[in-house]
Amino acid sequence: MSLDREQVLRSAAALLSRRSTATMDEVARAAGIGRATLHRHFAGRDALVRALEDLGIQEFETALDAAGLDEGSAEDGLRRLIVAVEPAAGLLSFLVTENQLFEGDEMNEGWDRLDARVAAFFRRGQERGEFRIDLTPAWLTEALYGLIGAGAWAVQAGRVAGQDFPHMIAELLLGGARRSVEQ
Amino acid sequence: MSLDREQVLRSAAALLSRRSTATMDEVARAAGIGRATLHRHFAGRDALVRALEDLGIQEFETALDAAGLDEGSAEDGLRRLIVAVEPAAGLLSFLVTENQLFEGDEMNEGWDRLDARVAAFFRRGQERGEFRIDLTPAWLTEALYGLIGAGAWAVQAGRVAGQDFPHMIAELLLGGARRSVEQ
DNA sequence: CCTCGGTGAGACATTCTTGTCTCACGTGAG
DNA sequence: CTCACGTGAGACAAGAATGTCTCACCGAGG
Repeated sequence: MSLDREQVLRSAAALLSRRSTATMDEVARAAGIGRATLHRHFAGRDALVRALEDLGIQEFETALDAAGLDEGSAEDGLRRLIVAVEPAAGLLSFLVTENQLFEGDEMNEGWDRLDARVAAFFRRGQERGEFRIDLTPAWLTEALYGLIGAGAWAVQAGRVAGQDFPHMIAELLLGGARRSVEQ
Repeated sequence: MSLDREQVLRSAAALLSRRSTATMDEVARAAGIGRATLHRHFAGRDALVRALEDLGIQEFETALDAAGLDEGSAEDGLRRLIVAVEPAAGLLSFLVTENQLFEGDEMNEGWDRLDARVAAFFRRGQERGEFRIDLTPAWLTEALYGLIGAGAWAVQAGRVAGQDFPHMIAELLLGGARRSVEQ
């Protein structure tokens, strides 16, 4: 019986998103396979994390494609992006914290590409007059990541309802906490 | 010569904020002391992290006190809080991710107290009509934490200038990315 | 029915980290 | 000066995780 690599990666992502220090043995059990089999398909923990990195990058890229950032207003594009990225939020926040360990040595270049796409989106929104220009695209990008991570954490901790995830993030990122005068 | 516990904790915080998996040996060397001495003062890695937790809670609490959240407008209070919490941002984001490991068992109750203070501040801001009411105080609290962590990370990664830290976070959290009509 | 490929279970060595201990050294107090 | 205390360095054992290997099993395909 051939092993379902995709399913193994998904269960590993689900486990490691919750407990980033989980053992290879725990990862294997979570996937319902033996540790030896896990090692046969992923040379080691590093290789597993790299595979998860590829998966996360791919999912984020898919979300970016699916969001159709350039259709309609930038605001609507951002809302679609947040909805599209929600399923991968846990994996992505795991990878972000894990990446700090790699400290420069052979970091996956996919992140740069994704960062560039997101930053370019914010820049276009600024050029079209939809986004304020006193916040740099780089910061808006990091803030989006931070809010996605905070949202995923808050949902998992039960502090907010899961169904509110897209609304919370989009509203805060777009409108902020201040009550507007026109409201 | 008596060991400067405070200085050891601060260098440990600086190191672990960058690399959360740093060894006890690395922590000791970063503090300029021997590993044996480190163990004499902190029974083990757990005890060290707990001590850092106490330090982080204390620093956050001090920042909350120093911010004088109830003086003047809620917006100004929030800006003062962000300025006051900036020096501890790295330590706090380390502790937040580290806390996910404790998974319920004997979590320091200090975090609940701090969360309650911050959430209460946002609630008061809502009641005074300064903050919008469609975002829950709990989410605004988590979002603040997330943005502080994202800001600390962005500054450390060199993506944004360190001096912009308070402005970036406060402006995004208060006003959001959308360009207001009156601007 | 037989064979082959992939798997699970477990043994094993290796490595890393931790925690403890000992011992020599240096400094400051008496 | 002398002594006691705290420290640094290093040795050491214990534990955990990793990576490799062997072996029995099972199911599919010939």
